[in-house]
Amino acid sequence: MLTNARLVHQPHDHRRCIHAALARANDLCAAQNLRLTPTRESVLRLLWQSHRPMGAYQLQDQLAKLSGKPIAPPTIYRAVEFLLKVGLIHRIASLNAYIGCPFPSSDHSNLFLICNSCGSAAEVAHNSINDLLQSASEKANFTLQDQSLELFGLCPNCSESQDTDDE
Amino acid sequence: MLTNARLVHQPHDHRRCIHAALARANDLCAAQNLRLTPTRESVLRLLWQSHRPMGAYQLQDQLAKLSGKPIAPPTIYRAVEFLLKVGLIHRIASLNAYIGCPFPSSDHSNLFLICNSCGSAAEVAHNSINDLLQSASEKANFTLQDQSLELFGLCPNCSESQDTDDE
DNA sequence: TTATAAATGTTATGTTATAACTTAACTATA
DNA sequence: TATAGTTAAGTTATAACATAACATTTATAA
Repeated sequence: MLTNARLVHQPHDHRRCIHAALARANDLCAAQNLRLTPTRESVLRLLWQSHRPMGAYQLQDQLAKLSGKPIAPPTIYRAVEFLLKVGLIHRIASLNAYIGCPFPSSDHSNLFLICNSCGSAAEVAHNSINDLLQSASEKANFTLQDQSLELFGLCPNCSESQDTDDE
Repeated sequence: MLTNARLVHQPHDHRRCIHAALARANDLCAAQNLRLTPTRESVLRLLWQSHRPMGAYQLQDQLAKLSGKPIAPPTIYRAVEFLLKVGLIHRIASLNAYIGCPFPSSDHSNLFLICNSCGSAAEVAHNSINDLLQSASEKANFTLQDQSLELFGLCPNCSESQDTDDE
C-alpha cells in the first residue's frame, strides 16, 4: 500500500514535500523528453503549496499574482492537462479541483481521502481495493480502464477536534 | 451484492424499468409524506429514459420540449436536488450528470460502472468493497462519511464490439 | 377562509471549462 | 544561420454547469 496519509495529517516540514515533488517532476520530464516549462512548473508548485486540492480559477488568481500579469483560463487548463497526462497531478472530480501526486512514477490507481472539514486530501493506492474493484468489474464483464474513487469524511485532526467540540 | 449491471447491459423491456422506478418513487414519497410534483416526476422519468446519465441542461431541453414552454435552470436543479435528497437518483461527479437509482429504498453506498463507449452506467452496491473502504479509512484514522466511486471502461456489449473491430 | 409553508417562476450572475485563432519559442536539419 | 516543423503560450469569446435572490403561485391545514 502506497500512501501519503500519515504525512498529510501530521505536522511536517512542508518545504520538503514541495522540493521533492519538483525534483520528481524534473526527473520524470527529463526521462520522457517532456518540457516542464515555467508555467507548468509554477502550476505544479502552486498545487504543492498545501495538501488541499485547488481549483483552476484559484490557480489562475495565484499565478496572476506571482507573475504580475493577468493569466487567462486556457493557460491554466493547458498546464493542468499536461501535468495530468504525465501523472504529476490528479483531478478530484467531485471538487473540480487538482492536487499534486505524491508518487507519480509508480503506476497506480488511486483513492482519495478528503476531509470535509479542513479540505486536505490524502492519496492511497491500495492493492486489495484495486483487486477487488477489478474482480467486481470482471464479474460484470466490464473492462475496467479508469477510476475515480473519492472518500469524504473527517481527517484524524478534524475528527479529534470534532469530538472535543461535541462535549 | 445489489446491482442492475446485468439488466443495463442486456436487451430488456425498458418500459418496465421506467414503470418500476416511478412506482418506487411514488411509494417512497408517500411513505415519507413528500410530494412527487409533476416537475419532479418528469425529471425522474427523463432520467429513466435510458441507463445513461443525463446532464442538467439536457434535462432542461427535454423538459422544455415535453412541456412546450421554456424551463429555467433552477427548475431542473431544484427537482434534481429533491430527487437526490430522497435517494431516487444519484449524481455522477465525473460527468456532471444524474442517473436514476434502481434501489432507492435500500440504504447503500454505491459504485458505478460507466461505459466509455456507449455511456451506460450500471450501479453496484458491494458489501465487501464497502467494508474494505471502511477499513482502509479506519487504518488512516479517517472518519468515512460519503463516497464517490466511479469506474470507467467498456461495458460487455462495447468490449465485444471493440474486440471484433480490432481484428 | 385565510395564514402558512412549500414549490415554482424569473432574472441575473457565479463558476468551471473549452473552442478557435494568433503569436512566440524551441528543435532539427540542410 | 536560415528555414521549416513542432510545440507551447497568448487572446478573445463562449460553452457548459450551477446558484443567489426575490416574486409569485399552489397546496395544506388551522
